[in-house]
Amino acid sequence: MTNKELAEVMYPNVTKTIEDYEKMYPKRDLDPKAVVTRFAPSPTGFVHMGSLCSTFVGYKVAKQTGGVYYLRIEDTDQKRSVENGIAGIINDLKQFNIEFDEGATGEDSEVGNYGPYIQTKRIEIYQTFAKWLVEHDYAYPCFCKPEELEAIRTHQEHYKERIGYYGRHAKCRYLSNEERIERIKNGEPFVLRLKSTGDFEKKVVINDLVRGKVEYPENDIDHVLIKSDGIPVYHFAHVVDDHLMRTTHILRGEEWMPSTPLHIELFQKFGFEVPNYCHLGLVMKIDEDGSRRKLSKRKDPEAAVSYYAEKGIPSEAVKLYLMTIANSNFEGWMDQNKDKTIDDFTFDFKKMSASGSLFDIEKLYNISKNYMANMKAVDVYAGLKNWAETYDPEFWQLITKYQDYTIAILNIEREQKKPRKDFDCYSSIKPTIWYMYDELFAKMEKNYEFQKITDKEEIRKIFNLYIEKYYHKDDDKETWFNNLKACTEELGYAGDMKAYKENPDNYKGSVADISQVIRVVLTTKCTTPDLYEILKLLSDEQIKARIELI
RNA sequence: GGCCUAUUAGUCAAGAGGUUAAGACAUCUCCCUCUCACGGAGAAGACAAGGGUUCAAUUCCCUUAUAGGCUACCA
Repeated sequence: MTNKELAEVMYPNVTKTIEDYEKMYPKRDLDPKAVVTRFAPSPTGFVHMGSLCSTFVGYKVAKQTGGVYYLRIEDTDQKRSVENGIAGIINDLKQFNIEFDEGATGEDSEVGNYGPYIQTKRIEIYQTFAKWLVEHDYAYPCFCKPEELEAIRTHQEHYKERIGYYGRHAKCRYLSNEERIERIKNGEPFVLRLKSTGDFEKKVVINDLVRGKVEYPENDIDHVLIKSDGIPVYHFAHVVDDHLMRTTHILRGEEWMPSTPLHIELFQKFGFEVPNYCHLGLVMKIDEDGSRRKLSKRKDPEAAVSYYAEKGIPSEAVKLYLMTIANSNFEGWMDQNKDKTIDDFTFDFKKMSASGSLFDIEKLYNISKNYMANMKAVDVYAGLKNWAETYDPEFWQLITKYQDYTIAILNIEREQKKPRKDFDCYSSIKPTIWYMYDELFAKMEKNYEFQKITDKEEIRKIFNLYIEKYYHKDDDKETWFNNLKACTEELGYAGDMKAYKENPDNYKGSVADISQVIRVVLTTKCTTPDLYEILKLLSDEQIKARIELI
């Protein structure tokens, strides 16, 4: 019996040929330098930080070269798929302004001429390619049961042989077509396996875009290509899809490096051009026990990009951080080009690090802090409001009610050459400015952080004298401070810091202590932004009410 | 076990056969100063180890070590 007959029995419903698909999905009419690449997640509903990083890089490169960036859903593992997983992914990415030229746009919708972009909708295509392989004696059905595979493995481990279904271990490789057809007709389940012609003793060389030349042994494993449920595994889908979708660059994590020889063998069997590979270092984290490991979706909340939305880190700041990880010269470039944005930066594969980097959340916060410090108060307000609407509705109501007042608070020491850097994310705003709102001041538990002067009578005396005699709302800053000093002197403290520092024993205290008292009465905290600005924003009634609480 | 990748300070990293081995975050000190922050000036801190090749190696080669990944009808 011929392979053709076998192929017919295995895939009787296939009506098209590879050539048909080649015509349906012609080469893209693009500049030779244009990069076509994609984001190809499993629909687990959320995007991993590592994926976001490679997505961002791919998106950037595609845009930069006038290429195409598309979204393909790899849902070949039914166990991992999650309800509304696609929507979750698209939603996560939208926050980062990553939009696709083509691909899935929802659970059941898509745009573009190279679809379907959801793998489970491409079964017929895979079968066509599978059938071709069988016809050409490049693949065969395998009937081995899990127990048999386990036995092979145990045997190999015992004799210290290389693990895998290959060579003489690949039992089903040696079945006759008669037997194969008979077993299939009897309804026996089977998988499709590659009939590898590789030689483990020989080398394949790949020019990886980040790592340069990498040498692997040729693949000689008869990998499963199509599972018994008729759905392909990643390796097969990758080769078929990326060829048909005319992908030029494969950006993926380095965990894929060892299977690259298999992918190359498949491309070559089909006679397809091998795409450019770019294997990115993994994003790691330090485990509790001090060892490094891959940032994990299951164990680490910060692995999900939604974590940062929840914290209220501006998505732009996350992008800045990812770019500093992705391209080592980015940080320096940004320093030199403070007026430019990340879109003006030219990404370069050569500036990518091959080693996996530790995910440094401190650095992320630092970048975010600097980014937020340079935003306009109204933009911070808009971002804050947007964040609070979802994550702190009560605060959202408050800042909506007091819009101008809130913007004024956010503007304290902001729009100047060297702005304050108080906030590293939106969720850190409320804990630092709550005392500016009477509603919050009334209900928060107050822990007055008085320092040197703690006597209640003295505090009242200082505060009342200052407010009644020395505080005038319309004073400019210099007058204001002079008045504060005058008040200090009247109370018998040192108005002049220099004099005080020279002879601290000559005084009860200094203007620093006096201003501290006023600060703590008003805010309960001993560290706040400029006291002058705070006084200016609070009304006389608010100011007077707060001393009553002492 | 086999295969692959990586290894410059606490972290991220630049770098070239000959350098005082950049820079950033974090840490510390001092200055500025009404507190904090900002800003400024400093400090401390690194080429995993051993063999080669070479006049010279942290840089090239080999070995070892360590870390990570893969070795599934997961991706």
